Amino acid sequence: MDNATQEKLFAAAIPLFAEKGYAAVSIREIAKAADVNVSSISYYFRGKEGLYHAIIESHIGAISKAISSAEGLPPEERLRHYAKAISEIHTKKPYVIRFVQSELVNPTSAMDKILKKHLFSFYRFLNKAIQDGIDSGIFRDDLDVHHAALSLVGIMNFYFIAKPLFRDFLDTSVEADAAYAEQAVNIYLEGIRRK
Amino acid sequence: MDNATQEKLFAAAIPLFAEKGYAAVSIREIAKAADVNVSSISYYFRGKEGLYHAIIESHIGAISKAISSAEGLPPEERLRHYAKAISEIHTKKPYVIRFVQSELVNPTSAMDKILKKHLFSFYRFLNKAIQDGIDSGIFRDDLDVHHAALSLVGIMNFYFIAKPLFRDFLDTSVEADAAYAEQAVNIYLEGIRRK
DNA sequence: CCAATATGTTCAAACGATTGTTTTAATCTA
DNA sequence: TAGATTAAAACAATCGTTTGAACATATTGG
Repeated sequence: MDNATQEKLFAAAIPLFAEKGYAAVSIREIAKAADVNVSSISYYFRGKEGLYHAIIESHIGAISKAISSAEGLPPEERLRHYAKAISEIHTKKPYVIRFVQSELVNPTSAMDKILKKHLFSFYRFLNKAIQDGIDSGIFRDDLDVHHAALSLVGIMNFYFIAKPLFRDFLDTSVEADAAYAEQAVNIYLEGIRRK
Repeated sequence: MDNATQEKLFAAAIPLFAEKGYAAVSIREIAKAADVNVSSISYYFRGKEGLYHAIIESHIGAISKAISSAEGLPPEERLRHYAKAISEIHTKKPYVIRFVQSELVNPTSAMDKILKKHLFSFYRFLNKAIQDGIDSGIFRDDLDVHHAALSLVGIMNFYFIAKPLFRDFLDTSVEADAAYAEQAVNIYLEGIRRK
């Protein structure tokens, strides 16, 4: 991104789309927040959808990068790596999980065009780690692999979605997030481990 | 609800709001799906928001009812009861979790006006069950209670959100949902149990 | 080195389409 | 006939996008 206007639009649109959803944000609202003329959105991103897609692309790409480095590790370490990556990515890109979750619940065209292939890739990563763990005898062999994968995704991600709602009861620091991630993955691993 | 037009609107709006989110659905779209005149929405529900609130109210009320009957049980049974209630409510009201999740990610006015007090009540229910379990020695005493509660909510609910995306890989029958819920709560309970 | 041209960007204004809501008249029901 | 309900039309407001002029900066030719 080599232009100031482009960057201002990109930065201003992220929290708006993340907090209100694609349809609930108008391009005039974005332009105002970015202190930029409305037409710049069409000029630089070929419209509202283009801007949204560019944001989604950059955010989901960040997750992919964070997870991909765990390929060779033993099964349990791969799952811990996933958990750590989720918690770290959330401090680096505070809105990424909101975008993903928002698309999961109320999909836009970005789901089919951008997100799906990444999400399936994460899913396969977890599936394989769990299956390898079962095969090598460290995880229970009565597990449904698909369900177990979704369990981990759920336990790792929901916290970051719900957090804003519980900010009165909860410590919301970076350290607290990391502590959550560790306790959650420990509960999960203890729960699937062969006794 | 004592009127046919009212009921048609209500029924038609549920899947639309659930799948696309509040802002992405127009009242003309709803009226068309219900085979009813647009103005009926204002006439019966005092506008789009009124219709949406009525739907949210009825759905979140159903969860509250399902969970409230577990008060006297021992801690572990309370958590199992919560898990079972979540999975059952989802087969009875297939869109309830979409509404809740949608409001969590992209809150509308319904979050403050309707959902918050119910969600906090569920949260207190889980917090207390976990704390009681720690106090009576069946759960690990190094648990962060708040985090543990959110872990359970996450592991129980995410599956039902993600399911539609994985319908090619996953058995999506009622029995499969129940099987998921049972495996998930078992993983969780095994993970927090004192050894 | 300056003037002329070309290119890239910003701006306010306007476009037609669609938004939620209201109005007014027609229709149905009791 | 009185009141409740439906229907079509119109309301102002806002939607995403496009337009064409204004502006800035860089490139070219003499």
